[in-house]
Amino acid sequence: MLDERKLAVLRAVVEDFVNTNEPVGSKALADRHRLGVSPATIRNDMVALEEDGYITQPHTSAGRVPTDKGYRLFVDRLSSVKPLSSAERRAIESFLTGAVDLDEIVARTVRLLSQLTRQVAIVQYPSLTRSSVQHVELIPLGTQRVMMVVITNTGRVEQRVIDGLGEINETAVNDLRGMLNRAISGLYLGEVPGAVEDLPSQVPPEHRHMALSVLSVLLESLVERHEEKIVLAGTANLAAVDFAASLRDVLEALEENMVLIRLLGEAKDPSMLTVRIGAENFHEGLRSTSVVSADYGVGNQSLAKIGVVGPTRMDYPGTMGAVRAVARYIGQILAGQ
Amino acid sequence: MLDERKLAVLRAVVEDFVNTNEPVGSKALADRHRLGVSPATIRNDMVALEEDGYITQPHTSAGRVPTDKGYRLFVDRLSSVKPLSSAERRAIESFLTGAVDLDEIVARTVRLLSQLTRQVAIVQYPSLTRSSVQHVELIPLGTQRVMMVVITNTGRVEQRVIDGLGEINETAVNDLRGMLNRAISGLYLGEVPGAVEDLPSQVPPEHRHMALSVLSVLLESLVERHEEKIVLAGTANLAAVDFAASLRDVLEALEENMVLIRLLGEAKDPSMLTVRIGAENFHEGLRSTSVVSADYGVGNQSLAKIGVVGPTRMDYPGTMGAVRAVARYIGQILAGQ
DNA sequence: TCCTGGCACTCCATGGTCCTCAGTGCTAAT
DNA sequence: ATTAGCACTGAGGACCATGGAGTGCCAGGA
Repeated sequence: MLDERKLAVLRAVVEDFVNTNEPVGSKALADRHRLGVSPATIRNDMVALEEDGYITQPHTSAGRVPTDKGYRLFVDRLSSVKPLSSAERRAIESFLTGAVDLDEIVARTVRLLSQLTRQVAIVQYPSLTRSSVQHVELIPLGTQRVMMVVITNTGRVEQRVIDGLGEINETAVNDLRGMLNRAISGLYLGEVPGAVEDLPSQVPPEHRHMALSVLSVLLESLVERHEEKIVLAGTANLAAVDFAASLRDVLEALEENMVLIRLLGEAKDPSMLTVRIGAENFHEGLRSTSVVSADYGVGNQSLAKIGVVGPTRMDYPGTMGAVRAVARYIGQILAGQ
Repeated sequence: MLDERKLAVLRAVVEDFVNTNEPVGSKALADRHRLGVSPATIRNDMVALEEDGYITQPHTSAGRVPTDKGYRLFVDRLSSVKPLSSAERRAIESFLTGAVDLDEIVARTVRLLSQLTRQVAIVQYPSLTRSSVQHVELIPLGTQRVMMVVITNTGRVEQRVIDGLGEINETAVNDLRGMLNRAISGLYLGEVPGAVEDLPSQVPPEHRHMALSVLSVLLESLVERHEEKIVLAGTANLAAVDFAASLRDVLEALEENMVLIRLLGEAKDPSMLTVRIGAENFHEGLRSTSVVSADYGVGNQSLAKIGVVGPTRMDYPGTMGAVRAVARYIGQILAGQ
């Protein structure tokens, strides 16, 4: 049904349309690409491609435009990830070296990715649930409150002030800190609830109230409410695009953290590039955008995701190359820390 | 030169233009506002206002549009800050209560402000330089590294990993922590450098290297590199506006943290509402936007600023009311913490 | 059987013309 | 000083003609 030449035509249509943003006709194709056949033949192929739903006409007597299905086929079978130029690779290195802490790594990464792709970049902080506890610190603040600081092996630091403990006994705090660290340091956050279950019973009754308060905040902040921090950059790049849906809808969607999390979260294949095209995205406002995302992590442990949001009419090979490269570099940097 | 009636005409022009986004003519003015004179008289006044540069015509035979100078006069003399409706006030309360930490307060505030004004909201974290040290914590991480956590009275927490200390001696860390807290807790960050000057000499020589490393990181992260954290929300509201400058330029400017900081920083009058209109903004891309900003703080100590960015054609009284109200509420919440 | 040149057809985009209408400036009268 | 009246202006919308890119189809050729 879809012989080699038809696929070549589809590829040419996608490439030309991405370049020019104008419906592409049979003549233009025959001129620009060495397909070795006449426009008439191309027209016949186009009819077949249109019948199968890979391309469409905005109106009679106009050229063809790829559909979501067409882009999908292009991404799956007709293109390969484009490796970065050496200039781009140097840009990555100079951009990411010299970051002093996780916040800065993430901030720089997201800017880098948006500049490389000229689109909107999204970077997720290393997931809490896939991190392990490195240290728990309890810091008395005055005589009534305690600040809890949890440091993970991925560099994330979560802090929370705990209130309503009554008068604080410093040695009790020290004891609790010691017990907590012995119980949970080194564990994955998902294992924490089980590990602290019988901790209260080991605390002398007069301090059990404090221990319970601290534990409940710990569990709440780390496990139940495992908020995923997300940063994005490059929204200005959207202004250049003219969306089928209104720009406002896209911007609104991008401001919803939950939407972004799901957007990245729906990757099918762990540790691989994922591309979601147009209506494949669950969100109304993102029907005319595509999302390219990838896992990053240390070794083969995936920590979180990064991604790029742009118009369905995007340079998939280039974008995929940039996302993959940045994901690898960020993994290296985290490993080196 | 500018008698009462001319001012009334200017006010009416501004109000109508803000509402309709269309040049306003003498007849429409006479109809909608009870100026008590005929369109012809209004026309004469308009000529005078135009000669003085308060309004302008997009082209002959069109209505008038306020200039930056016109908006300026309107803000300074012809309008008053509009108090919030009770519904809005309730919205603020329900929005801001229940925030557990500073991050959440700031995140909620910026969303709230953007929703109230339907524009882009900017919120600055409480400035480090105007905060005081509540506690410094040193946490050994493994045997080679120490994490330093600085907690300020405004709820900001800065953390940094310190490397290259060689083998760590736990009691030495404890001693240093004690000395540090005795030396600087309670001080404003600006006073920290002076207060730690002669600290190294009090440390036993074998641990002096560690002390120096810790101090240098402390000074660098808090004082020299006093980065101002800024958050913004509501960029989607820009999509509804048609800017003279391109939307892209505006979005780009808003992604530059340094620009935002200057934008808020240029307030003339502390603890008051500041309005910068159009070309009064230093930044090219923001020539067709206005910025309404205000200080917030606890008591009469100003901690940082919040603001709103929108088209010069904005509802100044309403926006100013919202900014002022939110600034006050955030001050109360911080005071209550 | 597949490809190609030729041809009639279809619409969009472009640009010109005309007309309407909101709004102006000016003048003369109150 | 204010107003009614009036001629004038220019943007924007409706209308129409035209050019051209692109199509579908068919008949002839490899």
